[in-house]
Amino acid sequence: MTDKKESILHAALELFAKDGYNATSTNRIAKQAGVSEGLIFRHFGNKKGLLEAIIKDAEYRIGQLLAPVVFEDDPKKVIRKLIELPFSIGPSEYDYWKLQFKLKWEEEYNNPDKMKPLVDKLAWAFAELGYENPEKEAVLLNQIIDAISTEILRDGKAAQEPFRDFLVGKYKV
Amino acid sequence: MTDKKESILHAALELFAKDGYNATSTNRIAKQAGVSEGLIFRHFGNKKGLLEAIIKDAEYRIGQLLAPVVFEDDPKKVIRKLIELPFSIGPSEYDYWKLQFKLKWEEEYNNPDKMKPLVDKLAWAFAELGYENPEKEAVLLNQIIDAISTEILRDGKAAQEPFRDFLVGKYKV
Amino acid sequence: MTDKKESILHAALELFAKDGYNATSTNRIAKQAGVSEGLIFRHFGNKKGLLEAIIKDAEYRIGQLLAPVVFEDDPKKVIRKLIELPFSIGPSEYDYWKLQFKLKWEEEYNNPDKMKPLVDKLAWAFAELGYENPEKEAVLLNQIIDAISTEILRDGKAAQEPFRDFLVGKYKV
Amino acid sequence: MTDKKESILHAALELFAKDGYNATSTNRIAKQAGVSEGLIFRHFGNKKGLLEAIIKDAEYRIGQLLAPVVFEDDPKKVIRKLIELPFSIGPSEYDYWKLQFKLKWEEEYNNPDKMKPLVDKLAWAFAELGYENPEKEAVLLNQIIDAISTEILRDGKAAQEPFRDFLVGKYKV
DNA sequence: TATGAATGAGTATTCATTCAT
DNA sequence: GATGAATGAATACTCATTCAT
Repeated sequence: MTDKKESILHAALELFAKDGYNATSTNRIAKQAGVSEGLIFRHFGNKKGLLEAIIKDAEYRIGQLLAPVVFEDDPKKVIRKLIELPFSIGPSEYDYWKLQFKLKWEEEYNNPDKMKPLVDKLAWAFAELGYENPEKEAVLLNQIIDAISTEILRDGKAAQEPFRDFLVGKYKV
Repeated sequence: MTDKKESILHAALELFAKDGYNATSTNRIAKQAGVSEGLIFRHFGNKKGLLEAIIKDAEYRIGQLLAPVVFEDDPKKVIRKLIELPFSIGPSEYDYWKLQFKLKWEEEYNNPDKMKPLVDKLAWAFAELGYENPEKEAVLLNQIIDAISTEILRDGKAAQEPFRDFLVGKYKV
Repeated sequence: MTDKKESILHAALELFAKDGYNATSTNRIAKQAGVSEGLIFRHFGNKKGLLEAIIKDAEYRIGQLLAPVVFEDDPKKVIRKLIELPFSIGPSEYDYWKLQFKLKWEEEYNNPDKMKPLVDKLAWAFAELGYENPEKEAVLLNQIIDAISTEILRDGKAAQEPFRDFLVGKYKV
Repeated sequence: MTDKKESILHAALELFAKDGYNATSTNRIAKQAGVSEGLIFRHFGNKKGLLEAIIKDAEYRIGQLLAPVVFEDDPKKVIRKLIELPFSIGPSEYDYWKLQFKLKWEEEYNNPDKMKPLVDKLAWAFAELGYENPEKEAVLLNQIIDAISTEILRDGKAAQEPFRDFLVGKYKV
């Protein structure tokens, strides 16, 4: 991947995450990337193509992030690692996640199955630990983590720190 | 309020909720409302003014919806009523809520204090019931309800029904 | 003439003089006059009609202003009175004159014959005083007065005062 | 400068001069220039930017025109050349001058210092020739030339021709 | 690969004007 | 006489996209 292609991706990610896909013009992307507007279309065909390239990229990164949880064999550690996950995201990854959350509300890009492997693993962990409704517990915890991540992306980690220990305690992991 | 003014509000709510603020043109709003485009600007000054009118409207409705929870005196019932809340939203209200959730990600319109009275009430209820960390429990439950509401707005109530009883059981309310 | 009709005329004169005819919307005129926009059209038919009403008004006032010069019988006094004319305009009349000068450049409203009687009188005065080319002298002085008026309207009388005496001396009147 | 950019400038100059800035729509400019409307904004940012580009152009041309007067060393010739100036403007320059005169009445674009070097030179010439009030004579002659130019732009040179000789005689140059 | 000129459809907004009340 | 709701055409300007170089 050329330098210029990468700066387009980078600029677009930042702007899409901050202002949303529709509110970001290809003109602004080109300017921020220090590139001619035409080049965007040479590399990605059209604006949607650019978004999709970013999404693919994001999915890969999210997969990387989830791997340590999904491939963990100790049920308690599965839960604990998930709880700690949102606190381990580096600021350089924030934009990926922000965009991810914004796109949840664009029907076309909402992909609810993306989290399936994680929820399955969680359900397995809860089952191992003897919970009565492992599937529901899994969905619930996943949602909680989702909400905490949302808050972190909006206001930073500090305000959410207490919840880490609280959850660790609650689930005794 | 004149008929036409109301049909503008109605059409805009529907389109903003479905496609987002930026992706909805005043032209489409006018067409859907059966009204000249100019009238939108006579009544609301500009597109943002229209959005703000809708938001004000939505805030009032949300207040109405939360009232029965906030003014409940029995702690168990506070929790139970909140859990049942997302299932009691009529489809006619869906658009208000969808818009609400979409706007959460627009810095300008995100108002985190809107839910404060509810979370306070919840904290009070958990305290009354002898929970160890009532404030955190309150935030947590609020987030869970938020997440369930999100799912309902996206895929309908059916898929979420089981969680109602699950939560009622979990919190023993 | 009703109060409201007059406040429309007054507001329109002020705005036309300041910003020009095209750059002044009927909306702004109505607001400044404290009147509904519709009333402008009831009274004057359309925007042009309003302008024409003002022009008629202005022509009458200009006639009034020129009368003492045109009906003066002493040739020296004719010239002297004309030289002093631009300095005798009250600030309340400025807008009429500003508009007048702006309209000079709108083909439709440029009426070169408006000044004919004055120039004729001047020519007569110069002839009486034995000038060689009375008609040309008349046109010239008229142009000079025009230019001085222009400056006064733009920057006030003070800067032009010296020219009064200079001209009085030059023409020995 | 590309061809299309130049045809925009040319069309805009013509229309601004004829109908005024406000009364000329970008749509009409584009049509007259045989160019898409968007191109105007690509090249000049906005309508005002287009006007300013034209003004800059005009200022340069006016400077060129005045140079022979300002750099003349014989005082009589300075005056004579100025008197002859308005008659030497080619019709291809008319639009620049018309626009110039129209803009005098737009506060934002009125630049009274533009003529300062010329008036200074004139004052010098009158001083050399022993006039009593050289500065005032300079301003006066400048205003007369201004007025004659105005007439020429409105009705053509023919009607003003006699004034050339009249002035040459009057000033004995 | 990369640019930058160019476009045509679309955008929010303004405008003069009409009309029922 | 006076209002204010309503309109449709026009306005300045933006957008994603194309294309010759």
